[in-house]
Amino acid sequence: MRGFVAVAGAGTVTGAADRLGLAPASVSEQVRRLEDSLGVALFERTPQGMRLTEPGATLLARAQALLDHAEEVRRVVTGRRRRVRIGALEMLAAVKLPAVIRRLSERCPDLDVDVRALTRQDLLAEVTRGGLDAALLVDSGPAIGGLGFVPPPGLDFADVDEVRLFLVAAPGGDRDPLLVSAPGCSIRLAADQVFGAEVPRRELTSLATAREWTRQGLGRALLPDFVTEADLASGALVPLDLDAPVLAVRLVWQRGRESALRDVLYAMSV
Amino acid sequence: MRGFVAVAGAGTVTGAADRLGLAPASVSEQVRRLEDSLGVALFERTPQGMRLTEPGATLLARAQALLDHAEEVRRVVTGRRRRVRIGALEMLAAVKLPAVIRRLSERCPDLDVDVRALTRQDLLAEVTRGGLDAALLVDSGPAIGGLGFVPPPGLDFADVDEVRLFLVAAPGGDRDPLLVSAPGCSIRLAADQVFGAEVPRRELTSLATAREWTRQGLGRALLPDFVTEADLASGALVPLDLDAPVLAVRLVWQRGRESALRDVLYAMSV
DNA sequence: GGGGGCGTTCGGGAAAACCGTATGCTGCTT
DNA sequence: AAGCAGCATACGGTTTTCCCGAACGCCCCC
Repeated sequence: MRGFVAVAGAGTVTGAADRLGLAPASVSEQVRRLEDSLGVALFERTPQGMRLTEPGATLLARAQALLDHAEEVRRVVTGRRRRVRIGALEMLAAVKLPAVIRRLSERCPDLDVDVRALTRQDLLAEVTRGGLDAALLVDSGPAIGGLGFVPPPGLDFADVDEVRLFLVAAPGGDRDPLLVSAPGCSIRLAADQVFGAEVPRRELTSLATAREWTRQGLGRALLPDFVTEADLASGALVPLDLDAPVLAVRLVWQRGRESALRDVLYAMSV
Repeated sequence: MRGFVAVAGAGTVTGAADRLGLAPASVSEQVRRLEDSLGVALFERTPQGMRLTEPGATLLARAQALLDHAEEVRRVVTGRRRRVRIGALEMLAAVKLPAVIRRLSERCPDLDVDVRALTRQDLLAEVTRGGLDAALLVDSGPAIGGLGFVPPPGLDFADVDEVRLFLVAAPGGDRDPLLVSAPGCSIRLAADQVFGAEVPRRELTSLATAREWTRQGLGRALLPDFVTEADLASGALVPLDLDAPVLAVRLVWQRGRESALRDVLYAMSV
């Protein structure tokens, strides 16, 4: 069963065997045995790897929940505490997570929450691999990856908040260049989408640096609301006219694992 | 896992081994292995058998649901139809079940329903053994077995309807003896509770016979509403004064298996 | 005090899980 | 065109699991 899930996740028997710490031959046999037991072909064998058949996809969606169910029963009987591992972008971990964690600890005192700050693509990779139960990131559009780094399928999401972007500059400061953070940063991806490649820009190491440079009048920057709020109110920064997109704060998890994340989803959506 | 459930159900390793078609040694090893794996004692070993510990009871309540979940996944992936096995007392199968079956087939066209008519004690035994998913019987009181044949614990129930009892006789016919059906019949058990052992009685083979004899003036009988309705309306039988108890039409199932019976419970409670 | 119920331990045999290797396949590279 | 890399899988071996029958210790009751 776990072998099947690993193969479906990795797309290849070899990759699944690596994750499970088994030999490829063993994993292959596990899958064959499961298919024999069910009397249904779960994968289509291609030279590039294993692709799920339609019944295979049906099983995958339910297998996650079944494994979670079994693990939950083990946990309750042994009396161990629950533990969820949440990842988030650094800036979201700092700004958005504390309220969620507080709600979770109030509602579920028996729940331990691990938080890790990772980059956008590491978050999606870890959720896919199962190293994280859920990840909080910034995205746009009707599907995961509107801002880039589209992950392999099998992930589901819910938008729990939104982030408004403001194009800002210091009053009397320079308008150019466009100050952007490092590639891979979600806000940087949004800036790339809004301005294209033709605008003069200077790449900095982080969003905090971009904000600081902007305040010192070294250019303009596209910054999220929670970073610019204070400066806009005090007049340290002024908004420039721009129809900037509204981004979503998006919680991402493996499809079918909702039951294990019920409390997290609830705490997020309040 | 199934070994554990069987032992919990049978109360003894030997009995569980019989049900599973295994040697007692094998079942004993299964339980020991599960306990090792969980790091928790699931049973208290007594000279009379195995009694669940508190974590064991916790597991049992969830194990049923987990096994049902696994079976449900198998069923969905293989595309087989759902199947529930319902047992009922003969008289209830005839009178109360048709409406339920019709509602079930309308709401769940993918559901096959098997119906078996059994005696009161066979119903409870089969549900406990797992040979039936649920049973419909007549009972009274706040727990299963108010009418007798208290089963081993682990069953849960819901009252879905009620049955009123009338003490009836033919107009101008004899009042004595009390005509009762065979021992084991639920209505007979109710009659025993109401009248005690001191009343002159004649034992007949079935409820239908008791009704017929009563109509022919050979005595009085305690009969359920759905049997006497027509005769009372037509005057073929008249009610005698008696504060007869109201019995419950009771659906009984193994505790923890509610998820597998969701649709049945719903069709019953409408 | 012995018989019958119980669960467990023991040794052995069958089955399953897993491994390392070898093989056939495809797509890409040289 | 030949070779190589990546893939899934068939094969033979070893380790672990599963199951059995028999034997043992325990308790209760006759």
